[in-house]
Amino acid sequence: MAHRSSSSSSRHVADTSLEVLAAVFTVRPGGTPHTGTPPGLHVLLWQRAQEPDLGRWALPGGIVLPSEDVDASASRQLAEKVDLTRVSHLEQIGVFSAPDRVPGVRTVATGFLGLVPLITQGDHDPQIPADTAWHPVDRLPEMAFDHRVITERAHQRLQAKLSYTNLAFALAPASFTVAELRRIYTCALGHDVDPTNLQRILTRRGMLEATGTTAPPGPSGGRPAAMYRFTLREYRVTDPFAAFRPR
Amino acid sequence: MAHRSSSSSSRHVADTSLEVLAAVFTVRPGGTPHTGTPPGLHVLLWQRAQEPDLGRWALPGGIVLPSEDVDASASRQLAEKVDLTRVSHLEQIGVFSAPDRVPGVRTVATGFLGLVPLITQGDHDPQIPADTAWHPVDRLPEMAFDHRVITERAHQRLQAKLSYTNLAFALAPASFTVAELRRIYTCALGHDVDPTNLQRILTRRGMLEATGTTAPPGPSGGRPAAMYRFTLREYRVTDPFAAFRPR
DNA sequence: CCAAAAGTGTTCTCGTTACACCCATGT
DNA sequence: ACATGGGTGTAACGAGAACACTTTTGG
Repeated sequence: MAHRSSSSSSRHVADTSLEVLAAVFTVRPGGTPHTGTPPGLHVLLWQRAQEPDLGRWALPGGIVLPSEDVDASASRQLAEKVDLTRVSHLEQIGVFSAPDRVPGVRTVATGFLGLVPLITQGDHDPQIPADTAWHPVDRLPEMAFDHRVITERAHQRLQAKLSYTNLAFALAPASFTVAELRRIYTCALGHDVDPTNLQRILTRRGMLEATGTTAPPGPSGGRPAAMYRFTLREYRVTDPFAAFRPR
Repeated sequence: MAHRSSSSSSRHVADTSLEVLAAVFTVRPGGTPHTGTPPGLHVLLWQRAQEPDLGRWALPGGIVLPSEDVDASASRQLAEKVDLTRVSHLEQIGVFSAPDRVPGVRTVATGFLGLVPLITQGDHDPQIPADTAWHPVDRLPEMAFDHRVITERAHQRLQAKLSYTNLAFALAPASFTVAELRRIYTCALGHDVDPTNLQRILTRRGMLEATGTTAPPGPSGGRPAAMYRFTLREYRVTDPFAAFRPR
């Protein structure tokens, strides 16, 4: 067994443990004044109560069990922090394996990108543990170990995939107006998006359909906005070819 | 240490080992008649000489050492199979962690996509070990464990990145004609590519520049082809926006 | 002078952007 | 009525695909 002989001495095994770490993003609605939550894209973090890196903020996750693969492990461990039915997308973003990335036993992490839909006023703000909070991605706190790098990589992946896949469904509620959808894209991408074209592009790609209902207008009047939904609520690549289409 | 307590009993540790596996691709030139090597995209595989999966073909790789991260490990282990200076690109494609993916000790693999430039008649066919061979990707042999899945994922990643990055540099020799470059794209993508537009697109993106020299024409005459090189021989995303450009 | 291969120029099409204009509702 | 926001139409632009045409070599 040539390619495995190097670790055959299973005593004094230089034990490595395998963990998963998930950067779970959501778009928070415009700042409710009293809470002071700023609008924009947020990440779920929990604050460490022990050394090392006491007080710093960490990504949710933990050790992979012998009976599960890393994807199942990420799902399971997120269930402790946030309602699993709300996690609408979860995907690997890479392995973080620098030998000294955490002190103590060598621990290799598989990073994940997770997405949770925008909370609309209809449903209740889902409960998260006391040591856990949503943080705006443009003002991340002091983070534990290499978790900041993992968070940034996940954010980059999200931005890239928003333009050529239907991944936005995972950040959007079941139904929404074009203005709400625009806010989701704007927050996640970090730059403005034209609502006119957004609707047309997504409609042409067959991603969007009208529900038939309308949302009530705001306090200052205005035409009521039509509600839309995504035709498909599972991940799909919608525009795979930047160049060199098959002929 | 809440999120790590589950593995704190470091005796009877359900030991997991971490391996790297690299799907290394190259484009082989048109079939030299006596060897019978078919043209197209090929993967480097070695044939197992022990159980389990004796006789099946496996991806090169091996166990990650405590002192190295997975990327360094993949580089190191490839050096045993193929000259490292020829491996022009190496990137993670994902974690393969099904509990039963290999018999025996639980082994989690990090899959890699590797690329080696096309062999031109100038340089000598680099030596590879006796149990190792290049296999065409469209006719893969019986493969060990889950290595076929890893190979296919790597191939998909290669195809996707060829259209919106400069990744082709890693498959191309130092200088080449547009016709040779077209063959590289055709083989890697699996569909035909118009040489006219290929040159213009890559030129407009600033990826291509003429060397000034020309290649001698073939035996049946014809205009001598100009030689080109890639302006940049390191990975870069050239066309990141499929839609929703910043304004 | 003809065949073969490489390179250039032109048109067509399609998707995205930008922006003006029309529509529906509350006050 | 009119202000306020939502939705539609249309022109401009850019990138890629398709294809005819010119250029340069060997026989």
